[in-house]
Amino acid sequence: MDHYIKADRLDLSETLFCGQCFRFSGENGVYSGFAGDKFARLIQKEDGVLLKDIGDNDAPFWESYFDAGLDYGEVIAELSADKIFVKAAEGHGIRVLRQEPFETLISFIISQNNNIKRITGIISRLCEGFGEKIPGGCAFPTAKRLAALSEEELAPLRAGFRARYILDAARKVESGEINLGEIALLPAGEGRERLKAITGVGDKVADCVLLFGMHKLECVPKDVWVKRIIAAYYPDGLPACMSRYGGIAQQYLFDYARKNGI
DNA sequence: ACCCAGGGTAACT
DNA sequence: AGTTACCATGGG
Repeated sequence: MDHYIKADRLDLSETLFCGQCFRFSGENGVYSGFAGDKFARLIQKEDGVLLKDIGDNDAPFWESYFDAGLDYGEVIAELSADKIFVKAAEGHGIRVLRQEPFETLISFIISQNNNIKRITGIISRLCEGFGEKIPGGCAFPTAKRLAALSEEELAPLRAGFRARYILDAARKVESGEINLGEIALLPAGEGRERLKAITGVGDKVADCVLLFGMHKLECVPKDVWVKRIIAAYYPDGLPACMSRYGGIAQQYLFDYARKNGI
């Protein structure tokens, strides 16, 4: 079936390729890709997105994925008390997606000291190798499946030193030592500390999981680009208008810094 | 050959 | 508590 999602500030190219998710491809308004165990083809429209041939019961999933219920007009208005944000956001349409926690965790473990092109490749090989076959391709692997693997079996991914981090994360999730559903309900600070019990998860990766996988919109992952932005423009810290939606602001600032080479 | 990439760990002061 | 070398791999 097809399904239309109406949402403002939703530029698919910017939203899908800004480094928050790694399983989509396409150009010129036509895209396709995966979220969790679901596949979709997406067409950019003026005030939203047209989903093509999705599962009969998957419309609510994709509505949630693009966080269609959140009015970005209000979000952008609140953040626009800051003039640097206004400059970074004008003419752009990035929405912070509601991704699955485990997929987000593994994806951002892979992201460390890595570039987006290679991250995409490693995740693609991970899904092709160990994800369940679904219409359109392969689902993201389950924790159960990954937890049973050895480092040698992950070698084809060419993930380097991150292979053992992937296994540690999958095993702690599978054993219940890390309960992502529970962590999602905690205040961000407590959730961050729990996530850091996983080898290979520090402040930045934990914040990415909290923001992109648990929708903690106040979390601001401090990657090299955001650190440069803060050093250059916010030496005294981020402004108060970013306390609620700092994570969304961060995504615009990250994109701005990256494109302008700050 | 050298440097960097949406960092983290371990081993130092 | 705050630095620093090192970690695999691939592209510039």
